[in-house]
Order: sequence, then C-alpha cells, then structure tokens
Amino acid sequence: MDRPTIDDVARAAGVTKATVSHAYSGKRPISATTKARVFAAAKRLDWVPSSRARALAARRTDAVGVVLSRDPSILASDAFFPAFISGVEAVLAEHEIALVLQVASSRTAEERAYRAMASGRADGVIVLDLHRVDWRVAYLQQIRLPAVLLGAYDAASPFSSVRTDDATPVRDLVAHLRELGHTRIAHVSGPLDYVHSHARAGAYVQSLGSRELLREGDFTAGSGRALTAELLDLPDRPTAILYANDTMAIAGYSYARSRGLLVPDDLAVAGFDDDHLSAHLSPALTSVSTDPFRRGRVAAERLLADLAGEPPESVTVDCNALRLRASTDGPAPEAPHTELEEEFS
Amino acid sequence: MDRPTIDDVARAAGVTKATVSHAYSGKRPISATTKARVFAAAKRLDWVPSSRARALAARRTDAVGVVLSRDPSILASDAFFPAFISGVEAVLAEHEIALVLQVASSRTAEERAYRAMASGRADGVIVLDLHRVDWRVAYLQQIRLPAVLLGAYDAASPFSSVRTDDATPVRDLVAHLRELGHTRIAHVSGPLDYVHSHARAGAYVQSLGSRELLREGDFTAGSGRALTAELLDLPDRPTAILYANDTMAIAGYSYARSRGLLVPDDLAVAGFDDDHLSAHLSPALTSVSTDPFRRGRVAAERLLADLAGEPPESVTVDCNALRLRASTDGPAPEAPHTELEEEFS
DNA sequence: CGTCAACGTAAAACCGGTTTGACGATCCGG
DNA sequence: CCGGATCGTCAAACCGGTTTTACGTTGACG
Repeated sequence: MDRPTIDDVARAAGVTKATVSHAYSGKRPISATTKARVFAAAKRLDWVPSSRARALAARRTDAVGVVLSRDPSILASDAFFPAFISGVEAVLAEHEIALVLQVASSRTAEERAYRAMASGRADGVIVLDLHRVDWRVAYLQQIRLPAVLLGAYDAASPFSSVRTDDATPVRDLVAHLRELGHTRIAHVSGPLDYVHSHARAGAYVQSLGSRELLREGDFTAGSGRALTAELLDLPDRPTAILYANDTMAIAGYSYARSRGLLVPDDLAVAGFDDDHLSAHLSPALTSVSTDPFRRGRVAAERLLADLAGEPPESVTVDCNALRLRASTDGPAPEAPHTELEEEFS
Repeated sequence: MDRPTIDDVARAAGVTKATVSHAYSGKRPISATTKARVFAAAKRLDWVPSSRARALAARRTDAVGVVLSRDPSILASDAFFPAFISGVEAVLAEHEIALVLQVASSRTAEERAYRAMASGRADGVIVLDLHRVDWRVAYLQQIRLPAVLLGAYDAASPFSSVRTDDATPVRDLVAHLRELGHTRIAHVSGPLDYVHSHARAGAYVQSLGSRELLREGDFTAGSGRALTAELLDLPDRPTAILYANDTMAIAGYSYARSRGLLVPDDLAVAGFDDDHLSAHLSPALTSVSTDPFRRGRVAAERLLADLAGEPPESVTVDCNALRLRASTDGPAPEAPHTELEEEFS
C-alpha cells in the first residue's frame, strides 16, 4: 500500500483536492466544519504532502543551499565551518527549512552545483569564502539565484551581504604588541584573493606601514610551518607573528619551539578564529574569536528575509573579540636575535 | 524571460519532449542525428532540467539526508561531525548527489524531519548517534525510508550499517597503562544509551573487571571537569583516566592541573576521537583516532549501494588507531596519593 | 515478395501537488 | 424584493519533467 496522496484525503473527506489544499494553505476561506473533516481524514490516513510535488507546483523548495569550493578533506579541520553551519541551522530549524550542502572542487563542478541549486534544489544560497573578484557574484545574478554573500563586496551587487569588521582586531593586536615593546611584527595571512584574508592583511599593513614581514599562506598547517621557517630565517627576525587562523598559528609555534624558541618569551604568537581548543593549549593561544555561530544565524535570517521579498540589505555583525592569552603575554625580547638564532644568520 | 523548459528545447529541435528526455536518459534508442539536434538545441537555449519536475516524475530526489538530533550549538565544538560530513560529501560529490541537513531538537521535530525526508527531500538517510534502543530504526522502517545506521544494531533490522571495533583500542589502552604500572584506571564515558559509548565503556569494564571507577559523562567539557573532580576526590583516587572524547579529556586535565597535579606524572590522561589539535597540546594528548572521514565515505557508499538496489549489508570499518602521546607517557606514580590530594581526603 | 521484428519518434498519461476560473448559495443594502 | 458582493466549493489547468503506449518505417529473412 502506497503513501496516500492528496486525492485519497480529498475522497475520504468528501471534497476535492483543491479544498484540501486550501484548507491547509488558507489561500481561500474554507468553512470550519469542512476544514475539520479534511484534517480528520488527513490524520486518519497519515497523509504527509509530497515535498516533491509541492516543490514543483509551488516553485519553492523550502531549502537553502551552500556550495563549498573547498576540498572535502579541508572541511574536516576547519573551525569555522561547523560553527557557521550550526548557526545557519539554528535559524532554519525554526522554519523547518532544510539545508542543502554540496561540495565542488573544480570551477565547472561548482557551476553545475549552483545551476542545480537554481534548478530547484534550493530557493537561495549562502556564498562563503568570497573572493575579491568573484565570478560567482555575476554568475548567480545570471542564473537568478537569490544569495547572501558572507563578506563585503561591491555595493553595486544586488545581493544581501553579511559583513564583519576584521580590521579592528588586527589593529588592536598590533597596538597591543607594540605596547609590549615589539617592533618586528610579522603576519602570515590567508590567500590574499579572499576578501577576509585581504581585509586582515590590509589592516596589518596599514598598522605596520610596511609589507616587509607579510607572508601569504593558505590556512593549512603546512604553510604555517613553512612561512614561519622563512620568517625566522630572516637576518632581523620578527619577535611576534600574527597568523590568519589558529591552525597556522599552532603549526607555527610548534615549529618555533622545535627550533628552541620559547613562546611567548622569544616569540609572541597570535591566531585568528579562536578554535575551541586554543584556550587549552600551553601556552594558551591569543586569538580573535569571530563567533561564526552568530554569523551563521544572521546570514540565514538575511536570506530568509530576501526570499520573503524584502529588499536586499548589507548587515554588519559586530562579532570579533580579541582574546589575549599567554602566547602574547610578557615583554618583547630585548635583543631581536637569540643566541640560537645566530647560527642561522 | 523565464528559464527554458524541456518543451522549448523540443520545439527548437523539432521533436517532442519525450524524445528530448530519451535522448538524455538513453532509456529508448534515439538516432545519432536526432540526439545531436536535441543536444545542440539544449545548449543553445542553455537548458537545465528542473530538478523539481524531475524529482516528481522520477520519484527520486538525488539527495541523501542527515537529521541531527543534537542541539545546534553542540555541533560547533564537535570534532566528529565535520570530518564525517566531509567523507560523505567526498563520495556524494562524485555522483552529483546533494546532502540535505536538518537539525531537530525535539522528538516530534525529529519525526517531522524524517517524514519530510521520506516525502521527497531525500532518497535515503544516514543515521548518526545510534542509541542502544533507538525508536528511529522502527520509525524509518514504518515510513519506508532507506537508511544506513552508523553503529552496530540488532541484526534483524533491515538496514545496512557501518560498524567499528571500539572495544579493541580501549582494551589496548588499558593494557598499555597496566604495563606502566597503573592499577587504578578510571573511565569517563559518554551517555551510556549511545551504542558507541556503551561499547567503549563495556570494553573498559571488561578489561578492569569492575565498574567502580566508571562515570557517565555527556561529552561536554563541563561534565569532563565535574566527573574528574569526583574521581580525584575518591579516597583511593585513580592514577589514570580514559575519557570518551578529547573535549572531556582536555577539560579533565586542565582541572587536574588546577589542583596541582602533573600530567602525566601524577595522572595519566587519554581521550578519544583525536581532535586535530590534540597532538599540539602540551602535554600532547593520547587519543584514539577514529577516522570519521573514512567512515563518512563508507556510509555514503553503502547508502548509494542500497539505493541502487543492492541488498543491505553491514560493513565493519577498521579505522581506530591508538595514538600514544605524552599525556600517558611514563611510569605510574608510586603512591596513589599525592601530598596535595591529602587535603581532600 | 510478403511477414515480422526492431527501430525511432509522436502522443498521451502520469507524478502529486497549487492555483485559477466558474458557479451556486448566502447575505447585504437600498 | 431585487441586484451585487462575499463565501465556499468544484473542476480544470498547470508546474516540467518521465514513462508508457501506439504507430509508421526499415531491414532481414524465408
């Protein structure tokens, strides 16, 4: 015996399926007695409307999508993603809207994924990891898929966006390190074509007035390690390094320690994103908590508002908070070189 | 100008929509020349078949679902989930199948979510956090939703399952600690109505021959801390504690240190799940890596096989590996009590 | 050279809902 | 007491595909 359809319910209630539909949607008035008959019949038959049929007829899927261009294996060690998704789900769950996730590792796969979303997998999408020049913005416009961008983009784009002020915590951190006596402060950034990496690196360069000690990483432990090595090999090595995420920071300071440097005495280290274990490391890692959960909430709320017909809007979430911990605690080392470093110079 | 439909393509190619459909699906032979005309027309019009219409007609959504019963905020600090999802996606991406995620925090919300899946949001689901007696198994049978269970369940259930041997690493860990001289070995488990928590705790009890030092936690840092306090307050306190995940282990050893105990000298500590930062803690945390990525792969592959019509099957993944690190390194303390402990006794 | 199968395509039914147009019944004001 | 507005329901069209049925052509075979 198959799943009951709306026709079965209509027959059982002695009405037509239009009446059943209207009884639920309320788009036409239905008398209380008829409604009661319909609901009773539906309950008796244990009817659940087919979301497939509903989606086709209503041209609405009740799902929102996220297409991830990262490699699946990178997801696994990322502190941002799960928290962000949690925030998104916290909002969607209230509205019984589903989240459709698709990873695509090539540009063509990504285009296919967005087209699939547009063809009815989802009513709108949230775009992560925005690039400074991002083909997706034009593409989404072209295929007319509603979207919310996570990060600041050209104000001329017709999409809502959720922004954060990444510059301030970086400036604050640099100021803090200066007060401690640091003058040689380096930054290991994320890929600079990302909006958020670029914003952080930009604030750093502005504060320092120089890009001499800026190195472009890629958020992986490997790049954190390699670029730390490069920086520590400089004749006048930095006494503090700011990393664009905690993973690189931890890789960096592990490496520094393996070279005999003490953190924070010989080298101050700070991360970004505040992984939930960072406070438990020793020394505890200074970081910037970015509340991805809340950003997820806001992005989802914004997308639902767009879908409900509200005009697109850019909202700025004030979610960044500096967490000063032991890894940047204490005065800068007197001499820029330590005895151990000299063998490298 | 609206999205083109199959009718537009058919008209442009001078055939009927049935021919267009068959040209793509291959369910009827179509001559090469006609096919070429159809494909050319589709390309010219930039046609993408509506997944909504396709889903309705084909009774297949090309999506698989996961319903999470955890609270959204717990997701954020969980090492298992993102890696598992990555593994699932790695397989799904190859087949261009989407993943539909829904969180539901109450039993009724959860039922609604599964019904929604069954009503066409997804072709099948992966069931996580299996309970020893889990209403979902019967429920999924009742609503006839194909599923893969993550964890061992009653062999009589008609579902495929993906199992792991959680007992061996626990036994190995206990044996290792015994060799180091530990005799008072405690275990802070996860909720014992979970299949995996129960399996781990069971192996522990079997190895120890006693449940005197078993405490039931809930995977949160808070419970790790509280139960560690309880164990350390015992007159004959344990010299080693096994935790059911890394979060509790870290909370536990932070607490122990705050009481003046040294890890591993006064107290050996081990976690479970091997969070990606655990190796970087100091002391580095002994843990059991459980390769959630691979389990995700296997679960997804198994579900796709089920959906393709293969008979359900239980596969066991050998993915657990003990990672012995500094937090359990060194001989057990001579005296079960330390001087600091005595003030608590 | 007639017959039958295989081939390729058209036409129509179907999937299970939503939405629109039509219509009888009831209610209202004048 | 009549005409028009409102209410409640039905019937049919529609969403955009897939699948089934039917039928005219070809080609092979006896």
